[in-house]
Amino acid sequence: MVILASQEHSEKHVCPHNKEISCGNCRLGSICLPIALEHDDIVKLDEIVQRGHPLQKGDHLYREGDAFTSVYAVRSGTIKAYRLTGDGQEQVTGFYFPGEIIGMDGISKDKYANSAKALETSAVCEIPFHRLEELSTAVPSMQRHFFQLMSQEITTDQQLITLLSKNSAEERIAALLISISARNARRKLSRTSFRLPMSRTDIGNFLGLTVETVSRVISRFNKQGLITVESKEITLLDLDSLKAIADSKTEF
Amino acid sequence: MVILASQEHSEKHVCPHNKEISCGNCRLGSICLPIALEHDDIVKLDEIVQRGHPLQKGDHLYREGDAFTSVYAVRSGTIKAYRLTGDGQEQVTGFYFPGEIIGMDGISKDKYANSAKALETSAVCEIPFHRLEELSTAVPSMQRHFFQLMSQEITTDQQLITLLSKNSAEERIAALLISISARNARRKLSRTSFRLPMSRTDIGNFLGLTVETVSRVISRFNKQGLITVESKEITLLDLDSLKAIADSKTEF
DNA sequence: CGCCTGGTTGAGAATCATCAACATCTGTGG
DNA sequence: CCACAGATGTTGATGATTCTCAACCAGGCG
Repeated sequence: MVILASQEHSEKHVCPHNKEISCGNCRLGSICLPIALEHDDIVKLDEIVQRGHPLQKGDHLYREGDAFTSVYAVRSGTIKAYRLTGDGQEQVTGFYFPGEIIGMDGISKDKYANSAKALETSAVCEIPFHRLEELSTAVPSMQRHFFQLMSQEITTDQQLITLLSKNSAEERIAALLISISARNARRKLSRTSFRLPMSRTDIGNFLGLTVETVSRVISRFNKQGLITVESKEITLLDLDSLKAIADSKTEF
Repeated sequence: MVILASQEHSEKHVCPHNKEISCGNCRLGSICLPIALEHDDIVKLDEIVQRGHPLQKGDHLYREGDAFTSVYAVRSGTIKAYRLTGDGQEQVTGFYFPGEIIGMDGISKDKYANSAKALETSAVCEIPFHRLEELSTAVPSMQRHFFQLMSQEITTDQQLITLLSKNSAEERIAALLISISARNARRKLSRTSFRLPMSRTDIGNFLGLTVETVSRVISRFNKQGLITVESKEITLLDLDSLKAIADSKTEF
C-alpha cells in the first residue's frame, strides 16, 4: 500500500493503470522482456503493444475456445488461467503475476486452450500475435526471446507436473508459497509478507487438493510457527524450513 | 514386425535407419512438419537437419543440464524424457514417438531441463537450434510452425497436469492407453494393438502412480475384458469404454 | 542354469477426500 | 451504519484410494 502510494508520487508515468506507459519506461520491463533490445526495437515493440485494458476482479481476459489473437503481459494484479474438464470442473493451470506472459497456449490451435480471469483489479498489455510474429522475423533477438518465454512456460508446467506427481499436500503448499515469494522478490516486493490474491479453492484446484486440505495445511503451518495467516495476508516466518519442506528430500 | 519388413522391401529409401532419407520424402513428414513449405524451403530444412544418430536402448540423447544445442525429431523408436527431483527420484515428463519433437524445454535456460533416453532402438533427426532460428527468421511459415510446436507442448503438459490433479488411477491409465492409440493412428498404425515401449515403472512414474497400482489396474482392465495383455503387448478390446473411463465424467 | 531385473499379487497403513457442521468475511440493501 | 445473505473458509469425524512393505513369479542374459 505504502509502496504503491509512494510510486504514484515519485513516478507519475509508471502507474500501472496509466496508459501512457511504454515498454521503454515500464518498471517491469526487464522482467517481461529482459532482452537487450536496441532503442529502435523497443520503439517497434511499443508500437504493437496495446495498453489500457483494465480488468475488474472476475473479468475474463479471454475464454477457452476463443479465437487466439494475442498474448498478454500482466502489468498489475493477478490473472488465473484455468481449463474445464469434461464434467465442467475447473483445473487451474497457473497464476500470472506482473511481468509474466499469458496466452501462449493458444498458438498451436489458433484458439485459447485456457480461460484467463482476473483475480483482482488488473492491467495487461495486449500483444497481437501476428504483429509479434512479424517483429520476431525482423528482429532475431525478439524471436529468440519469445522462444525462450515459451520454453519457460514448458519447464514451469513440468515443475508443476512433478509437484503433483510426487509431493504431499504440505510439500505442494510450501512450494506454492515459496514460488510466490520468489516472484515477489523478482519484482522487488517483500519476500516474506504478501497478500494471496487467490482463494483457497483456487489454491487447492491448482495443487490438486481439496479446499479442506489446503485450509488444514495452512493452519498447521501457522501453528508450527512457519507462517502467520490472517485471511489472505501471509507472512513467511521461517523461509528456510518452508524451502526444506518444498524441496522435501533435497536436503542430505 | 511384418509391417517393418514389407516397408523395407517396398520403400528402400524410407527405412528409418537410412541416412539418405530427406524431409521431402520422410514418411513422417506431414506429422513432424505439417507445414505447406515450398520445395525450396524443404531443401533448406534438409540442409540443417542432421540425420543418422541411431540410439540403442538405454542410450541418452542428452542429459538434464547439458548445454542446449538442438531439438530432435524422433524418426523411429521411442524416447523418454525425465527429470530428477531433489532426492534423485525420476519424474517422467513425456514419451516421444516418431514424428514428435523433443528438447524444446532447453531453450529458455540454454541447457536441457530434462534428460532424454531411448526406450528401444531409435533414430532421431537432430535440428541445431541456431540454424533453426535462422531458418525461422528467413521463412515465416517455419517460425509459425515452431511456435505452434512449442505451444502444443504446453497444452500437452497442461493436459497431464489436469490428469494428475483430478483423475483416479484407472482414469490415468485409460487416458495413457488412449493417447498411445491415437498417436499410433496418426502414424497409420493399429489403433487397437501395439507394444508398450516403456516399463510399468515408467508408466507409473509418468502418471504419478506406483508400479503396483499400474500393474493392478492393468490386470483389472484385462479381467474386465477391456484389454488383452501379454507382457508389453496390448490389445484394446473396448476402445469406447476405455475412452469413457479416460474422459471419466464427460458422459452425461 | 541361475541370477537379476521387471512384473504381479496380497495385506496393512497412511494420506487425503468426503460429508457435515460451523465460523467468518463481503458486500448489499434497508 | 447496521443487518443479513451468500460465499468463503475452518475444523472434525469417517472412509476410500493408493502407497508401502513383502513375497513370489517370469523372462532375459551372462
